Amino acid sequence: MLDIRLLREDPESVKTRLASRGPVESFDGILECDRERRALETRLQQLNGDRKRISKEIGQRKSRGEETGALEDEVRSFSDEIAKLDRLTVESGERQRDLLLRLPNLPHASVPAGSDASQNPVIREWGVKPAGGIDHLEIAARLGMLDLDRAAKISGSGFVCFTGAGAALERALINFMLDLHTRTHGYLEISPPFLVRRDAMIGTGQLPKFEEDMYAVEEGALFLAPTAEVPVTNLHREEILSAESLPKKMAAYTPCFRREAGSAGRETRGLIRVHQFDKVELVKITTPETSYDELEKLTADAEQVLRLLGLHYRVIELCAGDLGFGSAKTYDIEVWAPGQNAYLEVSSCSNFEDFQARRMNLRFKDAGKNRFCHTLNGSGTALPRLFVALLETCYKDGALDLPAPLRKYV
RNA sequence: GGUGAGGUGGCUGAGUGGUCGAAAGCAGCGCUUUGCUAAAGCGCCGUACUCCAAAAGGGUACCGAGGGUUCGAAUCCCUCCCUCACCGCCA
Repeated sequence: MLDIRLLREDPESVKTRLASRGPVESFDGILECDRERRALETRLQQLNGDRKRISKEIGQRKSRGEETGALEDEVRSFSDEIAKLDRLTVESGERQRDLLLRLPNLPHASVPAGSDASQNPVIREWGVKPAGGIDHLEIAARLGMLDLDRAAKISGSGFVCFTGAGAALERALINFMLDLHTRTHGYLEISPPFLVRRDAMIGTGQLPKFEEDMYAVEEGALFLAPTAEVPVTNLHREEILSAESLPKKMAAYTPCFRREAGSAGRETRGLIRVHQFDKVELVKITTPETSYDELEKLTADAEQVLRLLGLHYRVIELCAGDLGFGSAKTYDIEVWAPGQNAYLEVSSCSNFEDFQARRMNLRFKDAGKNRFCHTLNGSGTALPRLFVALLETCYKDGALDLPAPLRKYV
C-alpha cells in the first residue's frame, strides 16, 4: 500500500512511476476521496468537540444540582448530524483504503524499463548447460516416481501424486533445502499454518485484487495459502519490533495452493504448473536502510541450492512491466531443464519495501520513532520445477545420478 | 462441542455512567544532588487521523472488534473475535 501523503503531495511523480509498470487505472478517485474524507472529518471533529464540551458542562451542573434541560436539548439538536457525518466519514475512509489496496507498488529506481518478460535482462548465469535430455515425465514413468493419472482421478487435473522414489526425492529435497538455509544461512525455521485469514492475505497483497486465484474455505472464511510468504510475513503483523531484532530471517516449508485461474491450457502437462506444490520459502523483515543488501543476500542464498545440486541456472531481473503487484524489485532464478529445452522459474526474490508492512502495520522502533519495516521474500526454492530439472539433468543409463550433497537425504 | 474466568498504555495493574487518555508501580529518557557505581528527588514518557503554508500549537478518535442505550460509556446492554482453565470428543 502506498502512502496517501505521497499521492497527495506529488501525484504526478507517482503517476509516472506507476505508468512504468504498464497501464494503470487513474488514481484521481483516491485523491478526490481523500479530499472529501478530510473535509468530512474536520466538520465531524468540530461537532464532536462541541458535544464533548457541552456534555461535560451538563455533568458539572448536575453535580451542583442545577437545571440542564436547555443544554441537553442543544446537544440533541445536532446529534443527527454527527451520526450522519460519522457514517459518511467511515464510508469515505473505507473507499479510500480499498482503492489504495488495489494500487501496485512503485518500482525501485534501479529497475530496468520494459513492458514484458521478453525485456528482462539476464544478470548472471552459472554452471554448464547440458545438451539435450529426456522429458521428466518419461524418466518418472521409467522409475515409478509419479502417478498423475490417479492424482487427477481423486483431485482433478493440475494435481500431482509422487510415488516411491519420487516421494522420497521430494522429501529429500525439502530436508536438504531447510537444512541449508537454517544451518548454513542462519534462517529461523518456521512451520506455519497453511490456512490463513483474509487480513493476512490482504497484508501480503494477494487480496483484494487476486481473489479468483486463491482457494477459499467458506466455512470460517479462511484461504489456503498460495505461498508461505503469507503466513510467515504476517507472523509479526501489527507489531512494533525492536531495531536490534532486525533483520529477521525465516525459512519455511509449506505446500502452496493456487487455482491458476486464467492460465488454462498453459503448461498443463506434468509438473510445471500445478494447483498444489511444495516450496521452501525465505522471508526477511529488515530496516529500510538494509533491505536492498538483504535482497542480494537472499537471492544468493536461494541460488546456493542450485549450485550445490550442480544445476545450470540464470538470474534475471524483472523489468518494470513484468514486476509483481507488490514488488519494488525482483530477481527471478531460472533453472535449466534439458528435457524441456527451457529455463524454468524456481524462485522469485523480491523486495516489497514498506508496501506489505503498511498493509499489515508492521513497524520497528528506531530511536524512539515508529517506522515501517521492509519485507522481502524469495523461494529457496519451489519443488516441482526443481524436481523436473534434477531428473532431466541427472538421469543417466536408466538411473538417477544424484549430486553428492543430496545423497545423504535419500 | 460444553462450562467458567478474562481481554485497559512497553509491562504489571487500578478504575462499574460525568472533570478519565485513563491512578499507581516497573521499564525508558532528561535534569539535580552526593567524588565513580549505587541510591534519592524532580520532570518527561501511547497511537492514529486531522487543523494551521510550515514550525510552535490546537482538535478528534482510540481501554479486544462491531453495534446499541444515554446529553455523556473503559464503565450498562447485544453480537462477534481472541486468551486461559476444566469437561467431552478426536489425529
